[in-house]
This record gives sequence, C-alpha cells and structure tokens, in this order.
Amino acid sequence: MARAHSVKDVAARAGVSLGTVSNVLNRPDRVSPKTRARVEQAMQDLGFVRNESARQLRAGHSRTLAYVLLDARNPFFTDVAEGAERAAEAAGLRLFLCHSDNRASREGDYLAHLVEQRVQGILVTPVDPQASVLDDVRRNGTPLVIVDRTREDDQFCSVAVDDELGGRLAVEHLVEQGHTRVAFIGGPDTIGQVRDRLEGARRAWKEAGLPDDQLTVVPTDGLTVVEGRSAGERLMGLAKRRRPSAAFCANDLLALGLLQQLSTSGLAVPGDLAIVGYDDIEYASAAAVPLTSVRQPRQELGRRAAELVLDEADNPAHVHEQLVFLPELVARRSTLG
Amino acid sequence: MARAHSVKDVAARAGVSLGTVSNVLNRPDRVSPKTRARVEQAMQDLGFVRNESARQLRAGHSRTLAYVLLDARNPFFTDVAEGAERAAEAAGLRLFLCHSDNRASREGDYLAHLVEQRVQGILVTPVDPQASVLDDVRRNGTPLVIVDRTREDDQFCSVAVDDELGGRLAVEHLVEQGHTRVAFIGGPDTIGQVRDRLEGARRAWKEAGLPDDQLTVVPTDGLTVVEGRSAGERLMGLAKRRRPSAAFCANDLLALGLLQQLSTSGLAVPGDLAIVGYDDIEYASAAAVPLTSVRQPRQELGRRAAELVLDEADNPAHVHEQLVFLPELVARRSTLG
DNA sequence: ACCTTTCGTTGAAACCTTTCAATCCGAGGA
DNA sequence: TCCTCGGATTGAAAGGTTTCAACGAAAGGT
Repeated sequence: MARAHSVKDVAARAGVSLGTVSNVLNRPDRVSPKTRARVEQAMQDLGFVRNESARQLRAGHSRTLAYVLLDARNPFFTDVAEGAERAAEAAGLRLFLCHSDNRASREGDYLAHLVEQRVQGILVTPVDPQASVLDDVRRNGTPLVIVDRTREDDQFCSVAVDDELGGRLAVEHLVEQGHTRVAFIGGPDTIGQVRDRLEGARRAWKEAGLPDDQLTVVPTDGLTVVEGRSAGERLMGLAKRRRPSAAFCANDLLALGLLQQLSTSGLAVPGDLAIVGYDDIEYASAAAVPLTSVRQPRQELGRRAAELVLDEADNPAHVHEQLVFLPELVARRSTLG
Repeated sequence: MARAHSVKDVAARAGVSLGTVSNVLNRPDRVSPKTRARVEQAMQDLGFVRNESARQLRAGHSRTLAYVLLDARNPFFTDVAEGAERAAEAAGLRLFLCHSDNRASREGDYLAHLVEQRVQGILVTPVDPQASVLDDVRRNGTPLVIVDRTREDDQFCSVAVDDELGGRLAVEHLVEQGHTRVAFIGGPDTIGQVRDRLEGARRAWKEAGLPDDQLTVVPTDGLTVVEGRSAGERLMGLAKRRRPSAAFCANDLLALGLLQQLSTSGLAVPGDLAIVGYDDIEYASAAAVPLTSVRQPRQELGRRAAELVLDEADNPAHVHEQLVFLPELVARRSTLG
C-alpha cells in the first residue's frame, strides 16, 4: 500500500505552498478561485485524505463524542444513543459507541482510551456510578456526563428519569382501575432503578390508603424475559385468594415474559391479571396483548446529555446540571379491560 | 482546565530526557529501575496521560477498529459486534461501533471519518454492498471487510452466511414433519437475504417432489413484528382448504408477530400452523411457544471479520477471502407438535 | 592502566496539519 | 511615475510522541 499523500504532496503537485493548501481546506474564501481549482484538482489526482490525527494534535482535541453503554441489546440504550447521535450530528461531530457489556474492566479500558484520544466529551451509563474511574476522567479534563444514573455529589452533569415517579404512576393507574391486590415484580434490588420504582409504588399505594400487605413483592434475579416467565409461575402458584389482580413489572422484558407465561397457562390479560411494564420498548405495543407501560423520554435523554457535554467542552462558564426527566404512563389493553 | 501535561513536562520533573520517558512507556526493560521509578513517580504526580493523537501521527495508524452497522436495535448485529469486540480485545485493540441506521449518507460520513482517523480497519454491513463508498475506502488504503453481505468482485474480504442453505434447511425440516402446504413469509425482495432464503426454500421444495403451487409466498414490507402480525391476518383470510399447515418466516421478528397473531385468534402452534423463524434471536427461544429457527454463527461472523481485517492490516501477503458460514436448524416446539 | 563491551541515556528528526506574521504583487489614486 | 492599500500567498513554528544513531560511563578482560 503506497503511503498516503499529505498536504505537502498536494502543494508540490499544485505548485503552491502548503499553507495555501491548508487555506483551501479551511478558509476557501481567502484563496483565489484559480489556485483553489488547481489545488482541488491536485487533491483529486492524489486521492488526498486529511490526517485526522495530525489535525487533532494541532487542535488539541478531536471531533468526536463517545457513549459508553451498558448493554447494546437493550433497546433503551440504543434509543438514548440515537438521541445523542442526532445532537452530535447537529454540532458537526461524530458519535462512537462503546459497549462495556456491564463489565467494569471493559468500561475502564474504554474510558482510558477515550481520554487518551482526547475526545471532546464522553457520555457514560456506568456499571457503578460511584466508581473512581469517573473521577479519573474528570481529573484529566475530559467532559463527562452520566446517563440514566445519578451520583450524590455534583461533580458531573447527569441526565436521568424520575423512577420513583414512574413507579407511582404505574400504581396510581392500577388503583384507579380498581385493583386492591397488586404484585411488584423486579430485582435484584442492587439496581437503583428497581429500588426507586418500588419505592414510588409503595408511596402511591400508601397514599391511596391501601394496606401494606396487599402490595406483594415478587423478587427476580434480573430484568429479562426468562425471569418474567418464572415470576409468572410463582404468581400462579399462590393460593387463589392471595393472588393479585394486577402486576407492575420493573421493566418491559419482565412484563413480556409474564404475559407469555399467562397465555401459556390459558389465563386472560387483563381479565385474570392486569399488567403494567416499564420502558415502553417497541415490543411492548406489539405484544399479543398491547402492554401498558411507563415511557421514558429516551431520545431526549441522549440529546440533552450530548448538549450538556458539549457545553462543558465549549463554555468556560459551564456549571454542572443534574437533569431529571419525567416519565409518563401509556395505557394500553393489558390494563384496560 | 489546566492544559494536559506532556512527556516533556514529565521529563523535566524527573530530571531526564524525554527520550527516556518514552522508553519507560514503551520499552521499560531498557531503563534502569532507579530512573524508571523516578519517571513513573513524575507521571503519577502530574497525572500524565498519553496523547493518542500524537502517537497515531507518529505511528501512522491508530489502535482501533470500527464496525459500522445497519441497525443497533437488531440483536443480530449486536451479537456480531460482540464477536468482533472479543477478537479486537485479543489483539489489544478497541472497537468503536458506528450506527448508520440504514442511511447511506450517515454511513458515508462515518466511513470518511474513520479513514481520516486512520483506523486500523473497518468492518461494515453496508446499506448497499455495491456502493462506491466502499471502493473509496479501499483506495485510501484502509482495510475493510464486508459483514453479512457479499459482492460480486473479490476486491474485499467478506464474511457471510449461506442463506440459501438456511432456507433449504427450514423447508427440509417442514417436509420431514409431513407438511405439504407451506407459506414463505418475507420481503421486500430487494433484500438479498430474503431472496436467497426463498430460493433455498424453493429448491428444497422442488427436490422433495412437491408441486410448485403448494409453496405460497406471502410478501411483507419489512422484517418486523408488526409485519408478521399483518401477514398472519392475511394467512387467516385464506379459504381453509388453501391454508398452509406451516409457515417459514424470513426472520424471527416476523415469526414472533405471526405467533402473536395466531394466539390472539385462538389458533394453536404447531397444531393449526407450524412456524420456522430465522436468526435464532434470544426472544425466539423465550417465546410463548419456543420457536424453531435457523441459527447463524453470529459471534463467529464478527470474530472472523475482525481477524481478516487485522490480517489485511498486518500481513503484506494478505489475499482477500470471502468466507461463507453454514447455518443450522434449531428445532423447538413451534414445529414439533 | 588500557581497551573493549555493554548498558543507559540523550537529542534531534520525523509524522502532518494549522496558524499567523510577513511578504509579495497588482491595481488604483495622486 | 511613484505610493499605498488590499488581497493572495508564503514559510516557519508549534503541537506530543516515537525512533534511532550517537554518546557516556561503568564493568570486565588482559
């Protein structure tokens, strides 16, 4: 492979100085049309491609954002990424996705690499929002925004959704529909989101004046379809008079699993059991019984995260913000008779 | 933000030349333990972070691979990405994901940017495998491997799966189960994959000695759950004696949609209709009726693609290879009464 | 005490782009 | 004809790392 041509080669071929070539690239208006044409022709002939590394070195930073995400298979994160992508595009930047796959070591590798690359900014949904890797990034001066997680201190910008409110909305909706015995399905409670949603559910339950012991918690080991099915089996195992008439699932995958389990057992939704999910993923509305779910403004989350990170990069007067978005309930057949 | 420190700063603080600092970084064994310790201390104190752009500039290429993918929401692609990620990791490289979202312009932007960045290699599932953007990349000397698509010429390495064989396997399985009236569900036929799977289905059908007109094609406008449901409605609309006893869907999302539609209408799977999907995504085995599906070696695809691109980058004697993997049938309840 | 190795360290050059002060040239005015 | 002004072009410097030939010093051999 012949080595790539540089501005110097272009300059030589066009018979101009390399400063002029650079001007053609960056301030074409300051170059006379005649020379500009000559230089452009030379670029064409040589197949010249700018060397981004050299540009970056000179500029001190790259023209790139990155989003380090937890789980590329979860539509939630890819929607967030899409929002960030749009914002980046609008600012003339590229977005690179890095998949940490829930592993702290991989996350750390990526973050270190991105800092070395001097990317303009990093969005991250961290494995552990308290981890010191995040502080290391900040110390090295790369703007970083935490996505869909929060931290106690205000050392970072963050964007998140009010999960407690989400839990509250779900339960208020069920109460309105007349349910007086409800199950919360979700876990493990090491996940902040799960805790918050349950907390919201409990408060709404209490405020409705319903007795504590009528809100059962069915713990799961994860937020997957398979876990939802197994939770469904446990639910069906309950004595009929103890069985709830509605379930609130900590995410849609659980809800879909539960739904499948019920239809396999010949039970009707919402007749025998009403179901509320969380996230409003695409499959939720396309399910056999369209699923009532709590929707989070996913794209908006990504968009605002990208805007915050850009502000931190460009604006010397930047102050960190912790944005909290409001979820909304989307009622569908799985709770509406 | 104080400007980042450079090797020069470290050298000054440690009282050594900057060549020595570089040695500590790259060939620590050639530096005496005493000076090495001093240099490392200095790095620590200053919070030194290598400048990757400068490294790249010097080295002529980066320490990064990229995968430009069509649809981040499709589990197929994220699994391919995971395979590539593993291979990259093994070679000490990072993998950046770029989401073209099926848009040629975005794909082009990313490719151009990656070439400018001088990434070591690019994997891409292109919107259009014949498009000239791919040739542009090659002309600029960046190794590129086409993933899950093929091209007539042998200008590139590619990895793909034998879709015709996949279609054949699906239909052979249905024939073995005694079905003599089958529907193929899928489209649009601008997608090469859809065409090949249908072609394989037709050949197997013919080889089994079954009459052409008993293999119905139900065209769809895409490969989504919603399309699957609508295809199901059309299928149910057929006169009973014309209705097939089995359906082969061009991918699993269609199959899941079909499955939902049937269970809504109170029809049994496989009793009233047997179903075969394609891709064996995670949801396939977790469906209400576990789905028979054609499995593609997704991670393997990504892994080999990454290996090929690295070979092209490192090995001067590299010759392009077009790998074709073999799919396999995974039989589950949706066809096994 | 002198020569040869070997090991550790050095300094300059190269990678490619961008920027900016300086220079050049031609046109227009006096 | 000379001067001035403006726009076009130039050349050098800077940015941070790596590499490599060259140098210095210490250790080993005679």
